[in-house]
Amino acid sequence: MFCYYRHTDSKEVFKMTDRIVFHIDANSAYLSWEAAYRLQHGASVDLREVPSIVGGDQAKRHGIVLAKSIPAKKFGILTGETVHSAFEKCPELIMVPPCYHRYIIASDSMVELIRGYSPSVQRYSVDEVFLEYTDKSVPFMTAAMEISRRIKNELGFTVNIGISSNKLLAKMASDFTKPDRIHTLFKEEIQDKMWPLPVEDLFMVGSRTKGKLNGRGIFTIGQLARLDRDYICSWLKKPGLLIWEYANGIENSPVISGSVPLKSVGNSTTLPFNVETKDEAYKVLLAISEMIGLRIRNLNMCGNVISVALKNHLFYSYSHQKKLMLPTDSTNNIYRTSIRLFDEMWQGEPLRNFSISLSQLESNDFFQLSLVEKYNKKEHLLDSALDDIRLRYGQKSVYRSCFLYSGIDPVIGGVLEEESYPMMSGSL
DNA sequence: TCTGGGGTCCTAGGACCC
DNA sequence: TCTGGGGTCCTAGGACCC
Repeated sequence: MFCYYRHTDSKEVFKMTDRIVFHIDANSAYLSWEAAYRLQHGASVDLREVPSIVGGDQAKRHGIVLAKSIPAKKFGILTGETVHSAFEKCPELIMVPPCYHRYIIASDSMVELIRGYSPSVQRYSVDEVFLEYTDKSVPFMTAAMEISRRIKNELGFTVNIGISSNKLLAKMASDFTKPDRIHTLFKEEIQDKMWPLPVEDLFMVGSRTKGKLNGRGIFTIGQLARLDRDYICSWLKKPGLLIWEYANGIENSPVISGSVPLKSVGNSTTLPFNVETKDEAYKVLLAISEMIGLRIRNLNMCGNVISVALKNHLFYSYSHQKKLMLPTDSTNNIYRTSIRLFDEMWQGEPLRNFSISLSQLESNDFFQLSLVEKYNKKEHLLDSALDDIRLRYGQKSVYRSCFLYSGIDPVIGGVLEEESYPMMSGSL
């Protein structure tokens, strides 16, 4: 037993030989938040009670399902499938477009409430939070029930809470039956609660790894757990060792309450049509460069490596990257490098997706003082002036004339607010 | 009426240096 | 003529997560 209650006289005491970690996961977050918001603003239907999805984009029935209600799930609708296919399964489906700004607000409120229960709280993603439970005066289950109840009453949506002695097991536990449930998954429960699950339910086993494992007769987490350690290491290398340890409940990363440094900034777009000319492709790359430039300057950072990735009309993807001589935060520099990389790899086939990313980031404090002043003062002044206008009056308040009548947005991509919270990584 | 957009981390091969 | 080995950087691609 790693954790138990003992009744002595009238007092309930619990003794721990291990950590207590909570994983708190908002149930179908985007959809719940959308539903809660709409109810608070006078809507008569609760989206959670009818077949509904969050997804698509401006073009009506284009894009994918980002979140689904439980009634929608009953029609066999899956997260990530095309909106088109979802409507085939359920023609009366209600679809609402995503509103990320709203979700950040909901997410912030959830994190704020949870912070009241521990000094050590990690926002793992927009809808997931880890909490290291250290309060010896209140049993963890009492605290979990209170958090769950308060989020429901005060914020208007439900969560699943997983409880264990490490982050991995807590996360696996929160994924058991939903919604509005609290589950434990302590070490001694692994065999009963986790090992019978299909191997793809394990964190970090995606479709490719599932295929490889199934190909060798491994279908459950338990089967993976019982493999020989050296065998899985030599077969699937480091990721293999990782999932083998996860299958055995081995994981000991800390709950990180601070922010972790951003490693890269990127934007991408999938167009609803094929891009067939270099001229059009350049415009898309410029529009993306504008957004990355704006974001990186807004962060007071600059980056050393620019990479461009393309997907052709068959959705086959490939990429090229370039390490720069000097770090940059200039829109023009990002754009010029991007089109050079584009020219290197484009064979003339129709394209559907464009993505640019800036990585090997560093603070631009030193850079700004020492280099940019001499190097590209004019460009820098222009960028700053445009940033001010766009941040104040909106992204499309000012744009380059080449976009007029082009059918291409002058600035592509999102994520301007709230760059500050850490992104999750595969190793938890 | 086909396919989002934001990230992180790992690997393998080649170049280059000592 | 024989043909070392380690370390680091750069690049392309792949896998995974929400």
